[in-house]
Amino acid sequence: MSLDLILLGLLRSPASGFELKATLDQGIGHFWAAELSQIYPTLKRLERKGWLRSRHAAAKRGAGRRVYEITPAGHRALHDWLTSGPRVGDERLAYLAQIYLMDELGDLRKTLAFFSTLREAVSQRLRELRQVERRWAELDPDYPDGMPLPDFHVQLTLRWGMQAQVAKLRWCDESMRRIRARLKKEGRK
Amino acid sequence: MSLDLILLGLLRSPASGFELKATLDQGIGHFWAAELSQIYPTLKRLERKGWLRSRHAAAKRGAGRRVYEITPAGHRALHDWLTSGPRVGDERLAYLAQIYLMDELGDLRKTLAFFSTLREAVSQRLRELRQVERRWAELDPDYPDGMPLPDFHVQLTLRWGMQAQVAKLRWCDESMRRIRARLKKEGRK
DNA sequence: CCGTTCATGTAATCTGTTACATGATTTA
DNA sequence: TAAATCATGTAACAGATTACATGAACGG
Repeated sequence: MSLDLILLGLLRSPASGFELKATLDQGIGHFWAAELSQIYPTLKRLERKGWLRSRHAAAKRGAGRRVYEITPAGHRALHDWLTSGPRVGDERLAYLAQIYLMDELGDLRKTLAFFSTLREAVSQRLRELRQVERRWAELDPDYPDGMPLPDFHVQLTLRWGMQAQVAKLRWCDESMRRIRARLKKEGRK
Repeated sequence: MSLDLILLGLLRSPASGFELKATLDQGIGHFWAAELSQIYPTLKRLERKGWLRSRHAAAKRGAGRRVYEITPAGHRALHDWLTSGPRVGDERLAYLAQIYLMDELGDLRKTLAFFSTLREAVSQRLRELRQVERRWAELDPDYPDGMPLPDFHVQLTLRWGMQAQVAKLRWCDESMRRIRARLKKEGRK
């Protein structure tokens, strides 16, 4: 369901499935990814539903493209979704499940190694997000509070991206410190 | 795939599908939920695969239960998963997608209302987690650093739960402050 | 006897991934 | 002429939700 609405939302101006995939990958893809093989059938379904309408167009290269645009009914559906309140409570985080079950290994050094890898991945992601912000700040002298409205909403999610990584880093560090303390105590016994 | 391994991990002692669902809901369900209608077929598949074995047992009430226990092959699979490093990068957060696209509404007061609802949900969740921690601390005088190993791993994920909610609250507050500032500026124009 | 709890499942549907198939155009 | 880019799709499978169906036993 969400992908339907996301595609609708990305169609501020007409675009093809291929272009939508690129747009998705750039920003929104960090919290809702989708493959082309899912996007194409979804667009067709949305057209049958009357939320989109399509026409053929010439491609920059290669064969023709199918360009979609949103219909009034599509606008209404998108509007309803956006005003229906936040969809919370269905986060799936496999790595937390792994930690939850990790006493199975009975070896805190393995837990420590796990956190160390996790920390590196989080840290990498934070660097990427900071670079996005830097590029943005260079292009717009009014960054962050004089930005135009559309960018402002996107920037709110970028801020969350960064703050979430910082919080994860802190948690990793705290956890690793506590694991090391336990290992030391075990060693003394 | 993850649910397979999670069920395996929860089977530290033999249990039925119904019991596994209850265990899941208690702790791990916050980051990986599953319905009974998914659990039952999954258990059957895992038995065919040789990772589990089952036997009939009497139920406390009602008809008989099917009780599962993990096999050596199952243990190896679980072990491999836990030592294969963190599975990161596939978080799906619909509410972030909603915010990302919310300039569609062209009305910051609606964005503000959205954040306000989100903040309330996050705050509620934080209260729940703090209560879990309080109960835990009351039961175990050695909480949090003298806890037995199995509980320690679970507690690491509880800590993340709380810290994540705190970070979200901060982000909500920062966002709401910035939205209000923009609204004031708009009003002056 | 009625509601709740314990207990197991199937069927239909939806959502998402991986692998495969195709082909034109541009650039090196 | 080979690789990269633009472009669209299908098929098979895996993962997950919702709805439906069944039934015993216990507490009030």
